[in-house]
Parts: sequence; C-alpha cells; structure tokens
Amino acid sequence: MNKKVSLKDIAQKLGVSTALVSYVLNNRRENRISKEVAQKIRDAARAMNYKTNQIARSLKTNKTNTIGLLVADISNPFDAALARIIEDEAEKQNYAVLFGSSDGDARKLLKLLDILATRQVEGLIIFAAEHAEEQIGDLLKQGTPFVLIDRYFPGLDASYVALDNHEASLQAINHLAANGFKNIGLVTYNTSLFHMQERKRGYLSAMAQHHLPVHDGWVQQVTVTDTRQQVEAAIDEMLALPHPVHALLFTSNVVAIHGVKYINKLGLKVPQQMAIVTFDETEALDMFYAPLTYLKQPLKQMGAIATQVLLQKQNGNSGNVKINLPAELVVRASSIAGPGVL
Amino acid sequence: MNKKVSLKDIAQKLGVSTALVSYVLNNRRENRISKEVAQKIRDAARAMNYKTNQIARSLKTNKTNTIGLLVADISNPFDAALARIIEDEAEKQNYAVLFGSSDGDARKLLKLLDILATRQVEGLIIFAAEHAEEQIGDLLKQGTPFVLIDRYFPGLDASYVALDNHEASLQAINHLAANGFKNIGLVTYNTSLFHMQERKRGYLSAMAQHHLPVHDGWVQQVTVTDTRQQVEAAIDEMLALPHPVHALLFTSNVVAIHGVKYINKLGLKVPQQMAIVTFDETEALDMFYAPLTYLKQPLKQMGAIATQVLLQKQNGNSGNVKINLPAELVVRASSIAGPGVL
DNA sequence: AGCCAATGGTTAATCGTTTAACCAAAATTC
DNA sequence: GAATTTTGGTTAAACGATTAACCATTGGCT
Repeated sequence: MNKKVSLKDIAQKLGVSTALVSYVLNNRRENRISKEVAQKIRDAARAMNYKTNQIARSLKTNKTNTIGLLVADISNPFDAALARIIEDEAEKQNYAVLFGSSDGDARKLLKLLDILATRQVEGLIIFAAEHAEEQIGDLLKQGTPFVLIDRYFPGLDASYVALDNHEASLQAINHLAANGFKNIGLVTYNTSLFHMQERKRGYLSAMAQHHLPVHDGWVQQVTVTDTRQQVEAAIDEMLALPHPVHALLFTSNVVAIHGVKYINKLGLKVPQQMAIVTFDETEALDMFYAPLTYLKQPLKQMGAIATQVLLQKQNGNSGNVKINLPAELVVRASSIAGPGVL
Repeated sequence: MNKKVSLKDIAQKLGVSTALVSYVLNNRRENRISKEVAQKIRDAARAMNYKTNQIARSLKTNKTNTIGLLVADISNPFDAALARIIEDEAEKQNYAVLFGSSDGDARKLLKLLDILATRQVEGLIIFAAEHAEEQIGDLLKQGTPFVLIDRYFPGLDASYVALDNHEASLQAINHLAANGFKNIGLVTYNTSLFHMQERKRGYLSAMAQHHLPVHDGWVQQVTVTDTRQQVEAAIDEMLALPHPVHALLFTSNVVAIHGVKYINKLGLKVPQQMAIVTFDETEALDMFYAPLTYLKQPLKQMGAIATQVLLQKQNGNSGNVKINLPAELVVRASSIAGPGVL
C-alpha cells in the first residue's frame, strides 16, 4: 500500500498548521476560518486523496465507531440475515461491524470477546448466548455495553431484544384450535434454555385456555445431538398413543425439517392427516407440497432495535432495555384444513 | 464501559517504566529482564485485567491485524459461508475481519472501500466484483492489497481465486453425454460478466468435442431482473423446438430454482423427461424428488487460499496470484438416467 | 585494582489526530 | 486614540503502545 497521506502532509504542502487542517476537514470552528483557506485545504485534501486515519482519531477521541457482532455461526442463514440488518443499521450511524462466530462454545466466545475488547469496539450485539451465561455476566460486571438478541437469561439483568416465545406458542395453538384441531402435540428440545422453556410453557397454557387435554406423550423432548432419530421416535410414539396426535407444533426449524421428512416418509398427508406449525422459517422445505405454517421471528426489527439500543447506550443513555417482540404467524397450507377429513 | 487499564497503570502500580511492562507483555528482550520482575508484571496485568489497546498499538506499529471482506450481501448463504471460512482462516493468523455488503452497487462498494481504508485494514477480500471493474482498477493503482474471489476481470492484472468455469461446464456436459444425453440446452444470464461467458464457452466447446450439434434456441439467456418469467419462456421455447431439449445446464442456482419449479409444474419427470445439471448448490430444492446434480464451488478452498494469499502479500510477498480451481461435480438423481426412457 | 562486558532497567521520541489554550493583527467601540 | 473585540490562525499536549538509545550497577577477568 502506498504511503498514506496525513494531515501533516497537507499542512506542509499548504504552509499551515495541522490543527487548521483538522478543523477544516471536520467542519469545526467554521466561523473562525477564512473561506479561502478552508477551500484551499479541502481542495488539497481531495487532490492528495486524503483519508482520515481512523486509528489515530480513535486513539485520541476514544471512539472507534465500531461495534462487535457475536453470532453462533455467520454461515447460518439466520445469523447472516441478522448480520446484514445490523450492518445496515450500524452504517446509518456511521459504525462498522466486526464479527465473530462462537460455535456456541463458551471458550471461543471468550476469545472473541477478548479480540473485540482489544480492538476497542464500543459495544456488542450478541446472538450467541447459548451456554454463556457466565461470560455474559462478566461483561455486565465490566460495564461493557451489549445487547442480547433472541436468547437471554432471566437471571441476568441485561438488555435484550427477543421474541415473546410464550405468546408465540399461544398464537400457534390458537390458530390450530380455531381450525378445529384438538389433539395437538409438541416436539421440542430437552434443554433448560429459557426461550425453549417459554415455548413449552406457552403451549401448555394455550392448551389449558382452550380446555384441551394434554395427554401423556403429547409433549416430546429431543436432544440436539441426536435430533433426527429422536424426532422420528417421538412421532412414532405420538401416533401409537391411545389418543394419537393430529397436529404438531415444532419449536425449531431443524426439528421441523426432520419431522416433516419423516411424516412424508410415513405417507401421512399434510395437513389432512397431520397438521403442522413450526417456529422459524425453513427454506429447505420450500418445495414441500404443503408449505409450512410458521412463527416468523421479526428478525429485521430485532436487529434494528438492538443496534439502536446499543448505540444509544454509548450516548450515556443507560438503563437496560428489555423487549419481547411478537412473532408473526404466517399461515400456509400445512395447518389450514379442519379435522373433518380425518 | 469502565475505564480501561493501560500499560501506564500497571507501570505506576509497580513503580517501573511502561517500556518494561511493554517488553514483558510482548515477550521481548526476555534475556534482559529479571524473572521476578517479569512475573510481577504478568501477575499485575492479569489481576488488573489488562487488555492491549490494539488501537494504540496499531497507530505505532502501522499494523491493524484486520482485513476487510466485501461481499454482495452477507445474508446470502454463499457470501455467509465464505465469510465464515475467511473468519476462521484469518483468526489462525490473528486477524479480525470487518465486513460490508455492497449489494452489487458500485457506489456502495466505493463507500465501503472508503470506510475500510479509513480503518486501516491491511487488505481486502472481494467477493462482490460485480460491476466494479473501475473501482477495482483504482485499488490496484493505489497499491491496496486485495484478492478477488469467484469473479474477476480478464483485463485487470489482479490476484484472484476463482472457479475454472470453462472446465466446469465441460465436466457437466461430459457427464450428461456419458449418460446418453444429446439434446442438451443451456440457460444462462445475458451478462457480459466473464465467469458467465466462460460457462457458456465451456458448454459450447464441450458440445463440439462430443460432436453434438447446438441447435438454434438451445442457448437461452435471461435477465437478472426478470429471471423467473424469462426462464419459463426459455423452457417453453426449448420444448417447442423441432429438436426439443432433453437435458438442461443451468448456470446459477437462481435460474435452476425457477427452472425446476416450472419443469415440475409442466409435469415433466426428472430426469426421465428432462435431465438437469446446475451450477451451485441449492438448498431450496432439498426436498425435490430428484435431487439436482450440481457443480460445487470449492468455497472452502477458495476462501482459505484467498486469505492466505492476502496475508502473505503483507509480508512483502508481492506478485499477483491467479488461481482457477476445479469444480466438483456432485452427481445425484436429476441426471443419471439414460435417455432410453424417453 | 582496573577495565570491560553483562545485567536490568529507564528515557524519550514517535505514530496521526484532536483540541484547549494562546497569540498577533485587524476591526470596532466610545 | 486607547481599550476592547473579532478574526484567523498557531502551539503543544495528549491518547496508549512501541522501541531505539541510553545509563547505572554488578560481576568477571587478568
């Protein structure tokens, strides 16, 4: 890279002080600088292709205009979509984004936090709070500004923007109930993560509200490591029950994909023999004959709000912001037939 | 964020000079520093939770250990996958990644280049060279180190890592020909972009090599803006020809998605009535009954090599590197039946 | 004892920008 | 016309880390 042009270079060429050049290029003290000199400086800066050295400026002003984005894996479409939204939102406020993928690994997350701290990012957006309650707690103690997205910990007094998971399950069950389904099962992960618990809680309270029973075996929990097999076993079990299930709520797209593939393999017609609603979008099932009804995360809103909240924190605006946004129920073919056909 | 701890803070607490602290924490001049003092410094640094201020270090050393990644849209799965690979590769060499999405817009790209230059990134990886030959030419003049991925310009003497597009088309046609297909059409974009031209050129020379005719109407070009309609029209036309087509090569996944959906709508059996090979993976068609045979970009290799090439450039290792990697033909159901069934 | 080298540090300049404080000359006020 | 204000700048310190150059002791050797 060719030697960069500095303020000093411009100042020397024009025979003025660097201070003056700085003032002009930053539009400061405009009333104290003659129009002609100011113009000369601007012209020279352009001619010499001057670019602010943000590093030097940051050192002096203690502002890097950079935020850090931590995701589980940027190659995951959800994470990437969020990254894009945050990028755009940050750019509006003249911020750049440094990102890192933690792979849901606490050690990696710690390392990333270190790298970002070292580079003096002014705040963090964290979409990777999987098993990192401790690390996040440390951030809180250190006073690092950050906003969690999607996942959060009820025990930590931190800012977050997330889905109203409880309400989302209600929406799903309301919809199924309204379409006449009564035997509704749930397939979820056997995790203690708060948002998954909320989804289950929402299912249970919705069923109660509709005075629908939840028979033994209607709530199935699968592991992350052996999802496919366990989803298949879960479905087998739910079909073999004395009160077999006619509709299913899946709490994640991964679960849904395995579920639908298996239901398809069993030759069950969707939605006539099995109605389906799932959390999250699933592009992988785009060509499925009965497009899935799903609970859409307002990712765009979440990203935008999180970025705005974070950038406001810098401006002294402290106090934690906790937001639970409603999901959007996107109704498609997988859940609209009534049970009459059964 | 709480006040950060600086070298000076450690030095003062211990009653030594900042220089000494710096030497110790960077493991410099180890033979000239007593074990005890070194240990004291290290302990204090840990106890005080000292973190290098990379900004200050960068200013002094003129190394930011940061590279820029320019993609068309980070929310695009391809771009995101690449981002992840580059992130990992950069991290190995202790580099961080600043990214930006240009949306294939030259103006945006220019702005991003500016933002990144301002932040003193040491080099760029560009996966967004869509309509930006001019901007890229400028980079070259300025001496900014960069590596292009996937797209490049034959007229520009710049480093790149790309697919051997010509050869990839050969692979596809060879495969189809070996399976007995003769009436093979091509659906591509009507763009002058080099890689697309190469794909077309590859198709044509492969057909010639196999002594297969390419009848009028067998090469169809569609626009980016109206892809779907034009793909459908193209397929209609190719089926209505006096020499109708029995196999298709799509030059991008977007084209393939529209194509397959339409072929499916027409009720044509794949591959019995229409064999298909496409460039790029297409997760959206994962549930299609005849999984598509596709030409897989060695994205992982491309990203890793590009990053390595770029980081070597910093070490004075100049000279442009131009690499065309072979595609991997992933054979699946959409192209393996012979034409006997026709 | 006298000289030199090794040991274990310190000093101070520097990177490029920002910004409070200062200053000289010109213009205004009474 | 002396005092004050305004105008249009300049000076210099600072941000935090790095690093070449320097310095004071101590120890070894003849």
